[in-house]
Amino acid sequence: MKATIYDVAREAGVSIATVSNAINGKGNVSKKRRDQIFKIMEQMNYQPNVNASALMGKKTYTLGLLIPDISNPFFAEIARAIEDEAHQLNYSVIMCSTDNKDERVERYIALLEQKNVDGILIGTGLDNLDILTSLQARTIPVVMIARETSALEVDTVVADDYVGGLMAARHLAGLGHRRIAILSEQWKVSSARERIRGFKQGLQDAQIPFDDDQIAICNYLIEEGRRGAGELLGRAHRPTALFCCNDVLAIGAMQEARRLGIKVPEELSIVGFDDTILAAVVDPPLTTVAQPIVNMGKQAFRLLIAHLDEADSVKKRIVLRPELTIRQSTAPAANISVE
Amino acid sequence: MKATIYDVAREAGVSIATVSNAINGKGNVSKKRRDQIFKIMEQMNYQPNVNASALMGKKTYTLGLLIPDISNPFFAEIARAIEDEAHQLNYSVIMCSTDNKDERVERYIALLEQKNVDGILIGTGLDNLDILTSLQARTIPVVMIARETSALEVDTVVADDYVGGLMAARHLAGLGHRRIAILSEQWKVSSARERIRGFKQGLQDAQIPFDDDQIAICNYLIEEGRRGAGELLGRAHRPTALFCCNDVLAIGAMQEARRLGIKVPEELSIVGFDDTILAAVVDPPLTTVAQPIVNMGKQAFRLLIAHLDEADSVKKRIVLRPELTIRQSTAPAANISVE
DNA sequence: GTGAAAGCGCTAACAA
DNA sequence: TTGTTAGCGCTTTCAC
Repeated sequence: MKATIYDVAREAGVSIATVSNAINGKGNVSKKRRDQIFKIMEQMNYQPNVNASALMGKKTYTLGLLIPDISNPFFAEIARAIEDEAHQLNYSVIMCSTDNKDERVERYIALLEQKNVDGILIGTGLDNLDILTSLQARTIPVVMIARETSALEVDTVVADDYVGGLMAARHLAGLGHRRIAILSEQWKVSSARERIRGFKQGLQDAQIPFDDDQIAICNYLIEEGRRGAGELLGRAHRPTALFCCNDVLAIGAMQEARRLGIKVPEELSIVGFDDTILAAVVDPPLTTVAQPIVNMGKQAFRLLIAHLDEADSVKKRIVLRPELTIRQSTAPAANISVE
Repeated sequence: MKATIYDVAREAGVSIATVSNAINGKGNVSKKRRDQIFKIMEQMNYQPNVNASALMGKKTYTLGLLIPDISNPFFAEIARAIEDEAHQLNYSVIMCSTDNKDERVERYIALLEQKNVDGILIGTGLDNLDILTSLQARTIPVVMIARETSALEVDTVVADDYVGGLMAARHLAGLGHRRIAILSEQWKVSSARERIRGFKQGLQDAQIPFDDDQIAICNYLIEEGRRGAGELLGRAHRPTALFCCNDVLAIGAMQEARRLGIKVPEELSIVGFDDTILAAVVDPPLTTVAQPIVNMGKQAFRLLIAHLDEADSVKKRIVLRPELTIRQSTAPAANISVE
């Protein structure tokens, strides 16, 4: 069986209180005792039982991470960033793929509560805000990552979607495109909304006209991207450039363009958003707005930790600047046709 | 504060033992009491504290999952499969990205032990077998998934790599290829070794000669695939087909072929292994040997659970049949050149 | 500097 | 059928 604090105490000829103090650097334990105790712990291969100490109101050193789907590269990369940051401070993270279903969210949260996690990172959409309020009522720290929630006061870290959209528009405008369309995720996804708002602003800045019927709405799936792009590209005066709200949609668009015999980037420029591994792997490599994923993970974790220590600091909202990664799916507009 | 079993007991006017019995369906609690207690639990929003009950030797309902990197699509897909299976039985899974470093493996395992996980799923290479033995000494259940360990007696679930290699060879042979090369992972990766063994057998069955200098060894990285492919394709009498030990390498090979102006599949057929999302997304879509990922996750979890219940059942090794997914990166050999 | 004892939320004998 | 009680492994007063 595993050694307990009692075993160590007995072996060292001291009381468990002294062992506990030695471990936690509390009280006053003489150097001699400390060293002796540590030596014995090593010998016995003693590891304090986190759950037991959690019972006394200490931390469990366990976090929950809610995301739509760990098998989606964007979220997998987020998860890795968080995991690395957490691991440094001895935290473990429990993964919870919600499929964006509130019912799954609730189940997962209930489970996490039972396990007394120290905090929860939420990177999934939350239709039902009651979930958050009840979490806050129970004073379990929450930070949102890569997603926002309008109503509640929650710590949040996101990329600046608006600026990302702006960057994409500037890039396309700079290449001389004037007939541009957008492939968007559901309107209710706030980040998509912001990206498009920024994109439109960018177009406007460049005095490029834009009409909302140039937006196709899709779900977060490659085949949806194909469908949406098909709709847009099938029109009479088809666009020379496409802004897609994420890489997955952009890939769908690339596939559809190929199917239609439209060359990317010669006849159609495509820009994505996220800069996941997928963007680097497709052909041509995708020009895309890169979210600072690693940094987001780091900030989110830090925010959560800060919350554990200082009772309740004022809620922060950290907005990180995205960056345009120019690859080969965009090129100058062939000829600026007079409409 | 969160309600405890005492609160419920007080409210219901019974003892905590009765509440406990009601919850766990133990002892004899009258229907009336049961119902009353459950109603009160609901009212108070009571959730039993898993950690406390774990202290009494019950399960923690938490598992550890060791994989090289959650941001790698193959492992992310494995993780998702396991998570889904686990979630159904109220288990949580802690993700541990090891980067294949033994030092990280050890740290993670120590952490998992402190948290009293019920079991550990290992999908990462293990150079140091002592890790496993010490785990077994502490009687914490382990099952290997998608990786093997020679020495130890451990429950294992893997795809049949040998057969997978065989399938790839048959496919290529059937298309008339005769000059075939291999892009392999490090020799010490046992699955790679098996895949190649199967592949060679397949070639032999088809009476296609093969020499080991047609194998390039790479690490698990796209750029490594490029390098390895470059080496193979730069030779005088270059191969008309390439078998790659995994999708990532295959993608590197595709990129290198493109750089060299070699058309896939017209001038070069490529087959990968794993069938991750990447295979579906590249252009041309990759013909690849699909590992039955979802099923592997399911079996691995079941094996682990079985271990928790029956003290120590005999060690099993479950081998799942892979499947060839034919897409567009393979085509008939242009002309069977006489050498 | 060190230890005795109470208690965290729960389960499991054993009594009643 | 229900309650009393003694832990599980640990932290934390509070004496000594």
